[in-house]
Amino acid sequence: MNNVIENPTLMANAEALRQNARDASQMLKAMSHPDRLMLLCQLADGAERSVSELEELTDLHQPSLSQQIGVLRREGLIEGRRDGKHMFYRVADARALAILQTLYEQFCGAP
Amino acid sequence: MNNVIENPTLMANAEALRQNARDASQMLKAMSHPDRLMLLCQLADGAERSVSELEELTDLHQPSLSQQIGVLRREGLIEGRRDGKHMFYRVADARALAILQTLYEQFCGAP
DNA sequence: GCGACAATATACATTATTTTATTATGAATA
DNA sequence: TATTCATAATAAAATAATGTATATTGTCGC
Repeated sequence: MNNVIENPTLMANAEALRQNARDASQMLKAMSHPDRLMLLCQLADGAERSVSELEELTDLHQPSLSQQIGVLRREGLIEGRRDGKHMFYRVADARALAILQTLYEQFCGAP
Repeated sequence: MNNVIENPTLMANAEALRQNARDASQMLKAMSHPDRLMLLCQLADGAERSVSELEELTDLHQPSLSQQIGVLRREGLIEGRRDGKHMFYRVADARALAILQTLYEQFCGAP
């Protein structure tokens, strides 16, 4: 009788956990691309960067870069602001920022 | 002259950053799958779980479950130990554990 | 040790879906 | 008109989902 399947409370929790896992995995998926992660890293300090600045890091064609930026934007990870001819982007999701910080500690931390 | 492209130190840092981003994105990719993330969540406390236990959470066919476990194993995120007929898995990468903890805080934390 | 069963892993094939690169074009602003 | 950025369209490539079959390893009863 102590079975997860037969316990409605645990069932609900399991379902909530599953939903959280779906949300989280969707965000991770958006981040789990080398170029997109590089872009996010440039924004990980919370500051804004223009597309031109971001372009310097990746060696992507301009449309590809714009496309990757579009993915991050549609997933709500970043938001843009226009200033004259330039677009400035920043990380717009606190959860993403927290993950980026952990990634920095774990992958770029001191040896 | 204050150009990133022409500064060898920054160049080296950029290349190191790129490599870190590649490493990190590879790990994120392994985690960015709802079923695999659910599996990892079950192991996020550092404890071991048998495949049978893990199976209760996902509604995957056995071969599919085994395949996802295989992905995590090949990426080095988990390691297994055999005990009789059962295999017990645990998270085998401290970086993954740190990320999982952050995910828990951000996606399962109190409102 | 042998046969039967249980738990897990692997192999493979198939189909569907995603991702990526490329080229071209469009819109906003200076 | 030149810059900066975004979008569209599309073809190629990679990845994922699913199902079936089979292999491996171990247990237990004999």
